[in-house]
Formats: sequence, C-alpha cells, structure tokens
Amino acid sequence: MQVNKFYTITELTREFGVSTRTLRFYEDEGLIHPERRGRTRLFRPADRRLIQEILRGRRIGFTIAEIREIIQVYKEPPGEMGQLKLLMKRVDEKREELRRKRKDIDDTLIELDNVEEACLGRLADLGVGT
Amino acid sequence: MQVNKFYTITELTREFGVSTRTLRFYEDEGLIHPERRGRTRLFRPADRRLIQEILRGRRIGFTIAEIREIIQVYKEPPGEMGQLKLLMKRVDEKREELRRKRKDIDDTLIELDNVEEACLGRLADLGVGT
DNA sequence: CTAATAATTGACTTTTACGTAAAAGTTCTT
DNA sequence: AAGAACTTTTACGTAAAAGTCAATTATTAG
Repeated sequence: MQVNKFYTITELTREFGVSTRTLRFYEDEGLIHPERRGRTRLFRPADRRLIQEILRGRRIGFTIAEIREIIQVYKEPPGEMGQLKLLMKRVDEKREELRRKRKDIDDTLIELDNVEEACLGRLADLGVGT
Repeated sequence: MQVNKFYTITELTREFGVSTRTLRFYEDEGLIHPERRGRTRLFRPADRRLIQEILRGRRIGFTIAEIREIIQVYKEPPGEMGQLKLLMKRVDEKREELRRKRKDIDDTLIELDNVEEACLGRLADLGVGT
C-alpha cells in the first residue's frame, strides 16, 4: 500500500517556481537529501517542507551557508559547550539583523506610499490638463 | 564663506562601511552624481542621504536597477499617463513583495527563537551532566 | 519492443555587485 | 620640493547562485 506520498522533482519545481537545477543544486550543497529510486529523486513531505524553508531563507537574503547552518541545528544541536554558546551568539546576531531589515522594510513601505501619492498627484494634473 | 558642506569619498565610506569602489560603482550606475573639483568627487548632503537610501534598498534585497528606478521617480515622475499607471502597478507589486518579505522575516524570527530554546535546553543538559 | 518523454550528470555560461591591482594625478604638510 | 596620503581611471578578477546545453539513461505509452 503505497501510502507514502512522494513528490517528483518537477512537481516541486512547479509548486515553488524554481528549476530542477536549483533543487539539485540544493542537494549538492547538502541542504536536502531526497531518496532515490534508481537515480531518480523522490521527495517526501519533509523534503518539501524543508525546501519551503530554504526558499524563505533565500527570500530574506540568507546565504546557502547560513541556511545550511540553521538546518544543521535542527538536525542536531552541537554537543559541545563552546560551540553551543558560539551558535547562540550567531543566532542573536541574526535576529538583530532581521529586526534591522524589518525596519528597513517598514521605512521603504512608507517611502513607496509617498511615491504612489506623487503618482496620484501627477495623474490628477494630467487629468485636469486634458 | 565656505558654508557648503562637502563630504569626501572616504568620509562616506567610513560612515557607511562601504568601499570607495562601491560608491564609484553607484556613480557609474547612475545612482548618484557627486560634483567634481578637478577630478575629485565632492559629495553634498543630498548625495549622502541618497547613499543612505541606496544602502537601505540594498539591505532589503533590491537590485541596482530597482533602486535606480525608484530614484528616477523622485527626480521626475513620468509625464505620460500610460507610464504613470505602469509605474503605479510596479510600486504596488513592490509593496506586496515587501509585505511578504516582512512575513518571511517574522516567521524566521520565531524560528530563531526555537533554535535558541533548543540551545538553552541543550545547555541545561550539558550543565547537569557535568 | 521501440519511440517518446522525463531525469540525471557534468561542463560551461551568466548575472550581480563589487574586489583588486596598476599607474598616474592631486593635495596637504613639513 | 619632496613625501605622505588620497583619489582617479582602467581593466581584469571573483564569489554566489543559479541558467543553459549536451550527452546519457530511465521510464512509460503504445
């Protein structure tokens, strides 16, 4: 009973709007480990979710290396004290960075509002002039 | 009376933590237009503010082309109706994108909280085990 | 079974955003 | 005027993250 739901690589590329090359690249980089039937890749739901997270990380500007690092922690937090503390520091820095980025986004959203207003004003002018 | 405050290129590189190459690159790309005294660049406060905005755009993942486009609008919103509407559509899309990105950041912040918790748990274990 | 379709692999290319190095000009200081 | 410290221009280099292409396999429909 084939209950195990598998995704093919093209199903996922379509769902996420990425190329097969991209997913294979992520595999080469050790971010995902789809199963194989022969040489064909079979992606499980867990792989799919991981890909979602990878793409999310990518969207907010994480590098492959950073994403890999976060994934590592999920798989197994380091067993050594020093490593752990170092990791926590890194995590803290990342959070700071993300908060700054959030602020940048908020500011830019406001700026885009202004741009829109400028456009509307301009539109009104044009409308009147016609 | 030299009231006009000018910044040298290195002053700005120090303030913003970028290289001279970066600022010259932005000039080549038409993002900024510092004055010249001879061949030396002189940056005015307006240039400085513009650089701030460029770097902010960079931080949130805008490409040079996108940043240039936004700057253009500030300088002169397009005079033609069709252009204007197109621009407004683009602005709207950008805003959507930024909202999504903000959501990505929020989600990731929560995830980093989890990572930290995992670390703390691990730390406790190690502490007890010792 | 065979043609068509899909997937894999490996090599090479592209794009973006600068880095780097060389050679020469400019300015300030002593 | 000479040296130090900056700057400029030109040109080539680089890293990250894929894209593209070609040559092979695998799988599946008919």
